[in-house]
Amino acid sequence: MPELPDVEVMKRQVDATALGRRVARVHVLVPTLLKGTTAQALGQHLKGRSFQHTHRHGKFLFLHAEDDGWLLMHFGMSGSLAFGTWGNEPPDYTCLNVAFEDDTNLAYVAPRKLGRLGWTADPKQFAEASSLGPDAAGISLHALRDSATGRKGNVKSWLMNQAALAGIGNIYSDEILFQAGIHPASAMTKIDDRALERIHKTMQEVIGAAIKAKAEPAKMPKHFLLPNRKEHAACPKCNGALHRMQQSGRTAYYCPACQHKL
DNA sequence: CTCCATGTTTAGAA
DNA sequence: CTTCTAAACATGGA
Repeated sequence: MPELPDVEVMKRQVDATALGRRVARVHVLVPTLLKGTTAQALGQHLKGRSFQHTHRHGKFLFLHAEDDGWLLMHFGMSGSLAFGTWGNEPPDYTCLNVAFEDDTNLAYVAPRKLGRLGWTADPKQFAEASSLGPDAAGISLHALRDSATGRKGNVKSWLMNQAALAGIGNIYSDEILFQAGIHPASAMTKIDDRALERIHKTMQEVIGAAIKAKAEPAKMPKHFLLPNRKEHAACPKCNGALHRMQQSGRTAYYCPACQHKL
């Protein structure tokens, strides 16, 4: 789930639910997810404060505690957020539960505990220290060109490299390249300006449509690869057979008829 | 039981 | 220094 569109949907979920409520208790159920902080420190920062606003950079979500710093979350492979009223029984696989004074809760849920929770004084500073590239949503063509310049290797690994471009992972790099008609194994040295413009345009379209669909595959546009991303499925554009290949340690899906190697 | 999975980090090789 | 690969991390689901 959690690539840029998924995290953006969760950000909006937080904006619509958890903001402005005073924190009563903080319960860390899986301390191994804490990086650079402790359950005690987190509790001290949050208790008695409320979240004022949120910020997203790539796959990271930041929640600003009033007159203090930011709670940061990374969702790994399986993380998500839940908001609700559940007393002392948070949802299954809850790793962090923030209970508000009005008995509502915000829970960070992750069945496969590969995510990360932390604290930072400033998201910008954190992004820099973590070598995060520019956020993929709304990036200018100029900035995207800067990101691509001098890159070696194939186009898919460039898109997934968080230091080059923050927010795109395996699923959405496949989707962007599918919509752009570019084969995932194309060498970066072959990506000319026309191809880059096409990637830029489709990247914004894909991100926008995915967010609009609440990042739910079933609600994605008909011509999206994402819901058909499995072996022996038919290409949603030409109805031919989709192929899969191992690339950069991940499984890439693509249509050999619609996507051309540059 | 085996294999696979949306992510990142790390070690070692090229 | 850059890039690539495999493995590790944790654990559910097919």
